[in-house]
Amino acid sequence: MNLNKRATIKQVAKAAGVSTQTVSRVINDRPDVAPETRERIQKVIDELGYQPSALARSLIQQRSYTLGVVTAGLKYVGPSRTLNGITTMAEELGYAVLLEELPRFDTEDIKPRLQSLLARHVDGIVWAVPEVGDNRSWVDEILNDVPVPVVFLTMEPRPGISTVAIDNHAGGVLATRHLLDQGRRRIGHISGPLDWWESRQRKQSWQDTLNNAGIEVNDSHWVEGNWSSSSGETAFAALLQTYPGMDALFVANDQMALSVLQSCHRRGIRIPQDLAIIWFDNINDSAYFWPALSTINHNQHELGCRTVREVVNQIEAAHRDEKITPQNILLTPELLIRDSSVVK
Amino acid sequence: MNLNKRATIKQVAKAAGVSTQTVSRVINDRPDVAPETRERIQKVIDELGYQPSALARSLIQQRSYTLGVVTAGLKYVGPSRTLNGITTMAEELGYAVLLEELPRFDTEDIKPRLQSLLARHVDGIVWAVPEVGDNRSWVDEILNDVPVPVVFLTMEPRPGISTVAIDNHAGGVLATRHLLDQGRRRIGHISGPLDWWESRQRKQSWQDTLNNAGIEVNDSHWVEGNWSSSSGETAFAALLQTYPGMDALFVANDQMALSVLQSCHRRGIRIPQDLAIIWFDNINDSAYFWPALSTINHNQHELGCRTVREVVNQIEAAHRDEKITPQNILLTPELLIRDSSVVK
DNA sequence: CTGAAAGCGCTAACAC
DNA sequence: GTGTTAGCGCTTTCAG
Repeated sequence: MNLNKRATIKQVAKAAGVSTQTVSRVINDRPDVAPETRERIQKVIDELGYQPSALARSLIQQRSYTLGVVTAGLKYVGPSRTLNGITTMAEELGYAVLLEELPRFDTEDIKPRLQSLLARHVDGIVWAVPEVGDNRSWVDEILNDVPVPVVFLTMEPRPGISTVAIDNHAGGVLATRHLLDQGRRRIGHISGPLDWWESRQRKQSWQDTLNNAGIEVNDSHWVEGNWSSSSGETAFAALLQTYPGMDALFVANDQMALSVLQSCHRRGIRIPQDLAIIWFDNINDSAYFWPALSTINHNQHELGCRTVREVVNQIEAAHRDEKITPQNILLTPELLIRDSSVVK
Repeated sequence: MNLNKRATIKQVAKAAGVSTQTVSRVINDRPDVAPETRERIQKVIDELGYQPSALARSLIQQRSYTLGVVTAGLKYVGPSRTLNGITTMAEELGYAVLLEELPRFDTEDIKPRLQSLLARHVDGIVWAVPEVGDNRSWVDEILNDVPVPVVFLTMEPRPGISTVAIDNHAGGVLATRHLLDQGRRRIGHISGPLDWWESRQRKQSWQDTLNNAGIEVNDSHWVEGNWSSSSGETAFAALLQTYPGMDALFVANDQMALSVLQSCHRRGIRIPQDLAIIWFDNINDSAYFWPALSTINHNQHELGCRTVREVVNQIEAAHRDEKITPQNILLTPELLIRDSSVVK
């Protein structure tokens, strides 16, 4: 193989003594080529290390087999797990991935990002940025003008738009119910930042589940964190003040829970005897914390896979001139019971 | 803006009553256009929401302003941190990122990956896969045939090839010396899998530093893990058997250290009194573990940034027909002292 | 200052 | 079976 001088179809044609069209037929596995001709051309292709230009093909076929993927916060575990799923499925379905990372979750000026992807003729777009604050406000204005299918990750389901998300509410119900099942009644919550849709869902589920169990919730029972470990520490300290009899705690993510653990050890609060703890997990190593942590486990890899599948479905459908109804897909997380929530 | 029907330069030209050439001059900010003409064309461009096709440009300019990035293991924190740096710097320098994730770190059949990127006319390639086993064996065979600059991340420096890596040896020296400074003499090590270059470096530095201090090292003083938490647990248990008097431990990554912590708590081993612990950190939340953990901190974001900078340097140089000597860049990690290694 | 012609690498549509 | 023509959307070259 010689990749060095990118051979062109013309060179191959000339070397094989045929027209470019015939070469084209060979590289596209078309039937109408005489066996010997095909063989001769294939030989030249191999010798020259000829590789068709995907660019030129995209231009003429008006199809690039490339997905635009917009993400944010790759330094965090969640988004990169999802991206992992995205690349895996894209590869499987034969699509390349053009990656764009937003500088912040709540980046608002997204038009240029969209344009940059569209300028490169992506066939579809995966919007893998969680719904935060107003960062979906553009959808109504602009989405209709985007000429390719767009599927949104981690966004509140709405009709007419394809979304794929973890069912955070269901997860929170699992968590809270589990704590209730352990006989806990004074269950606190450290939420994520409430401008995140996911945070609101988790908090709401906690509240709903307690209410359904006849337990009243008020603002002294929960504190808003910002996902970070240090915010978890602060939130926990506050909660100990405002909710003294608290006997269980549902923490909205792993990083905040990490510092809660540390605080408990430092203060001599025993887990789970004094305080049962459960969290929404990103790390997947919860079993190795001390004590081993009960978690709500959500499969972010799968999330990415499903999203790509959805967008490719839509691309293929559009290509066949079919209409596909946008789907709102929800993945249910699972409850993993370990030592932090159950007194043995 | 109407992205819906992708307007072409021809349509703009027609609508403005000029030739496509003049439109081209406007969108490329060339000087030779009469102010009124420019204005008129610009107006049409805005109305039509015209966006030049990067694809067509790439084709004719033989330059795509796109970087091919090959990564692996995005579900782990390290690689995605690095990717975060890569996308940030690529964006800053005006390059798009075509992402390719290998299914495993030691994927060997990389030719198709390379071809897929080259078919899309990437201007340069960032090989962001750590050196593991034989996964660099292709370099000598194939690299010369790749028509664009390639920069390798986390690879043993070698002349003639551009590499960017963390100085794992320096990091391990920092860690081990720190433990020696604390008066520890019986310092064990849990290494990563030794087919990883990084693991070997970390282990070697531990061994070198102890030897330099006149302390002999033998095979009962260290165990090989595989980066995972569960392997850390096993390794630690083994080490307690083979190295009973061990008073300090250098763990090659965070996940393995996590389970070491758990084991210590379970066995009643006091940290740092009985065992001083330090690790190579990925998580950056080490301060919130119990106890707060001393770490060797390496900046993987910066690693990604530097790599992109290097590859873009080479692209630009090649474009000016200059030769650039491949660089071997090493980033030095830093020692962060917290509670797990120092008796107060 | 502006336009016409040629062509980047490929394929669709048609002819033979 | 195979070749010819045209053109995807743009820029380069050169003429005016």
